[in-house]
Amino acid sequence: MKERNKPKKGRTLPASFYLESDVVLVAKRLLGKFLVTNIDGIRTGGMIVETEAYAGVTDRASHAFGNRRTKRTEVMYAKGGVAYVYLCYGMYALTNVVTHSRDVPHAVLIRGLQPAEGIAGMLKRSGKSKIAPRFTAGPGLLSRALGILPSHSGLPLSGPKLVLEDRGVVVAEDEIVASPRVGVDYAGEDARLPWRFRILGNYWTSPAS
DNA sequence: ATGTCGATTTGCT
DNA sequence: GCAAATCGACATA
Repeated sequence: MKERNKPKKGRTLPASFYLESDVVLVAKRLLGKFLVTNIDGIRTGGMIVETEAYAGVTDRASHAFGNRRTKRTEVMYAKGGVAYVYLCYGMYALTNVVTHSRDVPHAVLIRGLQPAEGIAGMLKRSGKSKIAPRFTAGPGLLSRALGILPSHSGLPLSGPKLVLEDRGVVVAEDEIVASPRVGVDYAGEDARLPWRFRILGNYWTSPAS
C-alpha cells in the first residue's frame, strides 16, 4: 500500500472528527488536512498548514466569550462540522471550523494554506496573474483565494461547496510549532495562550509571528 | 440613532 | 514601521 504513489484521493472527514471536546487538539489535527471549495463552478483547494484554536465561552479572544450569542456568532453554537465565516476589517472573510457538540461555541481559525489544486481559479479570484510570495498565507488571503464569503457561514464541511478531507498526510507532533495567537491583544491574559499551530518550516504560514 | 472597533492586508514613508 | 482601507456587528442611549 504505497499510498503516496497513488493519485491523491481525499476522504471527507467524518462527523466524529469535529465532535472532539478539546478544540486545541482539533486545531493540531487540522494541520495536513485539505480544505477544498467548489464555489461558482470553480474547484480550488489546499493543505492546511496553520490554525488557531478559539475556546468559546471561556476564551476572551473568542467572539463567543461570555456566551455571547448573536446573529453573527450563532453558527458557532451549531454542532461541529460547519464553517463559521465572518467579515473582518470590512474587507476580509475569515474562515473557521466549528467544533464540539451543539451549544458549545468552539472554533478553529484557518490561517495558512498550501495551494494544491485549482491554482488558476485561486489566482483569478485574487486578481493575480502568478503565484506571489505568501499567496495564501494568511486567513484573509486564503479565504479570498478559495472564494469563501461571509454568506457561506453555516455551510457544512462535508460538501457540496466546502469539503475538508484527509489525504493521508501525517503531521507528527514534533513538526508542530505552537505559539501565541495573532492579533488578539485585546484578550488580556488569554492573548498569551500558545494556541496558534504551524507546520514546522512550512512556507505557506501567515506573515505575523 | 450613533460611535467604536476589529481573529487583516497593503502600500507608502 | 505605520496608517489607511472599509463595513457590519455590537454597545450604548
